[in-house]
Amino acid sequence: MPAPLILWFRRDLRLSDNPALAAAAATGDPVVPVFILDEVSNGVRPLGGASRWWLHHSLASLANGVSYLGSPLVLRRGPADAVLQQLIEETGAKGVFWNRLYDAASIDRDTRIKQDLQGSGRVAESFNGSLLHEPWTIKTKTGKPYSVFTPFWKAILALGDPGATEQTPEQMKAPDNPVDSDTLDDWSLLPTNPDWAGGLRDMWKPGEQTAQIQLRTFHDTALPDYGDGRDIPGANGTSMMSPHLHFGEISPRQIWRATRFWADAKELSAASGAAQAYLREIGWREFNQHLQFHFPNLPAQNVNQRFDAFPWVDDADALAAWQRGRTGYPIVDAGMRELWETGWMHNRVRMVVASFLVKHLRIHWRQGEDWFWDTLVDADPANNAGNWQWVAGCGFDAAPYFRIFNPILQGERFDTDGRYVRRWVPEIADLPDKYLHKPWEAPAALLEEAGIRLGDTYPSPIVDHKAARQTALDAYGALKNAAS
DNA sequence: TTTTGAGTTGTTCGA
DNA sequence: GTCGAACAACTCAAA
Repeated sequence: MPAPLILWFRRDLRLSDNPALAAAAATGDPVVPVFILDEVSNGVRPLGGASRWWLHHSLASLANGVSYLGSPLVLRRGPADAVLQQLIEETGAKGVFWNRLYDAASIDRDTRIKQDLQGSGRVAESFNGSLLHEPWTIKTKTGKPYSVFTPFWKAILALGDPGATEQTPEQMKAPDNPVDSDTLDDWSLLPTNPDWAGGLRDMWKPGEQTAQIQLRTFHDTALPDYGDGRDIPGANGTSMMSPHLHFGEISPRQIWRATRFWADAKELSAASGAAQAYLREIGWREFNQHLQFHFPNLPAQNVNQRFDAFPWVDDADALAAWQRGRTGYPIVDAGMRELWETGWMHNRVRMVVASFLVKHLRIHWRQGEDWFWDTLVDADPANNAGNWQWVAGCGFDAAPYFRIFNPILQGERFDTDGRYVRRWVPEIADLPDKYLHKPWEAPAALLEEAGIRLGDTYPSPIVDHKAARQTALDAYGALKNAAS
């Protein structure tokens, strides 16, 4: 029997359109599919709690699919290079196939692994399984990476279809001898004592099949009205693809193809517009992934280094109030509680809560990024850091410093009927719409009627919007003047 | 090289 | 209630 190949799954937990899987299966050689829980290699950031929950279920789903193809999934834990070496010794494998990652720590590690493999006469092949295009192929006319989104996206659109998706192989040969595997339970990825994952279980079903179903559901329900609907947090107007994309349960090429196909079938210009608007959001993911490749320090360092001098406020109480959804601003609190409960937050509200942290509270964006990293099921190093830097004003193509979201107006504009706030902040649900987003302005009689005692049953605002806005403008303004 | 047009998501003020 | 201007220049990307 020929020597097997190792198929190394990372953040590509799917069978369809998986280039490394397709290539490994196509060799006709036996394949050892493996997932390595690597929390110890240099620079690897430990997974957040919500991500660990998702990973457990996504791996369970992947294991089913891989077994069905014919070769069971092997689970191992430890530094990836040593684990792979060990597996090669056990199985006599002639090489390793994988799909690429683009964060600095993964690139360092994978480059070293590839060199070691090739140095010892083995095969090491990597593929693009998570981007429309490889980051090094999208360049300006002068050969530099794009740092502004719109021209970046135009350049991608000019390339047309990002390419065919891979066929799912019908089978994968197993090695002669079974390979030892950890069990998922060995890894204790799920929370116990306490089990806080009830809200996640209610909302999500990780795995490739669900990702495909969810995409179709989105096409059939929310996409036609995406232009407006995606901004209403109380409605199901967004695609909910983010965690599936992060773990590679679906590829952006599949989303591109299916969305284009959907729009063509409709033969309506409105459908085409909606499809373009949605793919543009996929474009922002692509943009952040490319930026992370070109600027490895994105997660740690201000892109605009003038911000290194910004007088961030160190306030543990304010940070905790923000984290727990007790700021006294209903739209902010609703978002933070949705995040805590479900591991996800509506995009519109992410902007509001992020702006509130870095501008109203002037707390460093990295403290917000840390919290999101731990609580989001879609936590992604590139998207998370890129978007936080964008809100803070120090990132690529960033929001101007004077753009400060008004949490009252945002609530009134995008949660007009109060459905979102009433769901997540039930203690003020009986307030009429008029005061729902600013309970402190409600007449005393109304508050009493609604069973609300501000500062007791629901917090008073921890900062005054107008004053906090002015302080932020002054601080950002000073930064500009000091540096120029 | 110089010039030119353009740039995710907002808020406030005053007419 | 609605509308336009100001916010602040600055940098990018392409011609």
